[in-house]
Amino acid sequence: MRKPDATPGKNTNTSNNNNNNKMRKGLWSPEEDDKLMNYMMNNGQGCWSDVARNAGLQRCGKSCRLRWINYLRPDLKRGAFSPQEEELIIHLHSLLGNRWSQIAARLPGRTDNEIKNFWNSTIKKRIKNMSSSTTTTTSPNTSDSSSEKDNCGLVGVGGFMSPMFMDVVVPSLTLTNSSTSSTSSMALNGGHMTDPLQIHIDHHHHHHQGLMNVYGSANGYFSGAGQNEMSAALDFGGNRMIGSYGSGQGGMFGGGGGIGGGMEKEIQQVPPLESISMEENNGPNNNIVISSNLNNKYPFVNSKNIKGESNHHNNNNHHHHNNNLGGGGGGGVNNTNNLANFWQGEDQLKVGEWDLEELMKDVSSFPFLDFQVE
DNA sequence: AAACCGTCCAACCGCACAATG
DNA sequence: TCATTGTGCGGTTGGACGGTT
Repeated sequence: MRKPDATPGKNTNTSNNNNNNKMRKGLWSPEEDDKLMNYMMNNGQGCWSDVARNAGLQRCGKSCRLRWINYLRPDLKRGAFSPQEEELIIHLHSLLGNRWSQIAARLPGRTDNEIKNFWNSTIKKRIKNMSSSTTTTTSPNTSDSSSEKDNCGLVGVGGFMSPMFMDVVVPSLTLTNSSTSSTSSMALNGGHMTDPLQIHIDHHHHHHQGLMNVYGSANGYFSGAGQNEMSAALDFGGNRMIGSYGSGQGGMFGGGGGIGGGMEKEIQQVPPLESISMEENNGPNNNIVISSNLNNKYPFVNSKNIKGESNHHNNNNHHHHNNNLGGGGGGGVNNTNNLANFWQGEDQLKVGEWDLEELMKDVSSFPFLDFQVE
C-alpha cells in the first residue's frame, strides 16, 4: 500500500462495493485527497461525519479523520526519523509503553501510526538483534513489547535491570537518607531490578546548577515502562524531571552495543504535550534546544530556551557548562536562566522518597519540554 | 526473467470512552 | 439510567515494494 492508485475507481478495493452503504474503503485516490484537503482548509475540523458528507466523499468519518491525521495534515513531518527522534521514541516508549498517541504528541509532525509502524518494524527488530547478540539469556520481556500485557518496554538483558548507577549532580540537593555524604545510594523498588540503584550526589560542582546525569553501567537497558520497570525520575516538589544516560556495555542507551551507539545527544525528559517542535540538521553535533511555553508551570523549562551543546566533553565534567540538564555525552541541555533560578530558588531541595511506581504512574506530569535539534 | 520472500506502511477493525438526548 | 453517536486509540491486516534465489 505504498502508493495510492491513481486510476479512478481502481483503488476501490476489496469490500468497497460489497457492502451496500456505498462507503469506500481502502486506499485514497488523489481526488479524494483533494476533496478532503480542500474541505478541511476551508472549513476546518468539525464533526467527521459531516466532513465526509459535506466534502462529497463516500467515506466514513472515521476514514476521513484517519486520512487527515496520518497523511493530509499540513503540519506533518515527512521523511525518515532522525536519530534524535529515534532516541526520543525509544525513551518515550520505555516510559509510556505502547501509548503511541502520547508518544506522537511529543514528536511534532509525527503520527501515532507512523511511530507505531516505525517501532514495530525498525526499532523492535533492532532491539531483537541487539538482544540476541549481547546475551545468551532470553526473556519473555525482552523485545516484543507490543505483546506484553504490562506494556513493558525495554528492560534489561534477561528481563531484569542490571546494576545501574546514577550521577546526580545537583547542588544544594539533599537526599533525606544521606544528606551529608557525597555519595548517596538508595534502592528503588523496580520490579525487575536486580540491584539497588545507586545514586551519587556530586557536591563538587556547585556552579553547574541543575545538572542531573543518570547513566547506566553494565549490561542492561536503562529504560522501561509499566510498573515493573523504571527510568530515573526525580520529583522536586511536584516538578518532576527525569534523565538517564547509558554508558555501559550493551546498555539500552549505552556506549557499546546500546541503541544509538552512545546516546550522545540525549534528552531524556519527557517533552511537553503542548507546543512541541523539533527541527534538526543532520550534523553529528546537533544542538538540542528545549523550550517551553508553560507559563512557569515548570520553572526550569520556561520560555527561555534551554540549549544543549552536543559536546562529548560536557557530560560528566561540568566545569564549563551551567545547567546541564539530563545531558549525556553531548546531549547536555543548558539553561543559564530558568533552570538556574529553579535550582537556586530552593536552597535545600529534598527528595524524601523515591517510589518508582509513584514516579512512573504519572508520566504525563513530567516537565514539558520543547525539543529543537538545531 | 521469474518466483519467492521479507519488509514496510496505509488503512481497517474493534474497543473504550465521553457527550448528548 | 439507557441508547446513540462521535471520537480516539492500539492492534492487526494486506498489498506494494524491493531484495534474494
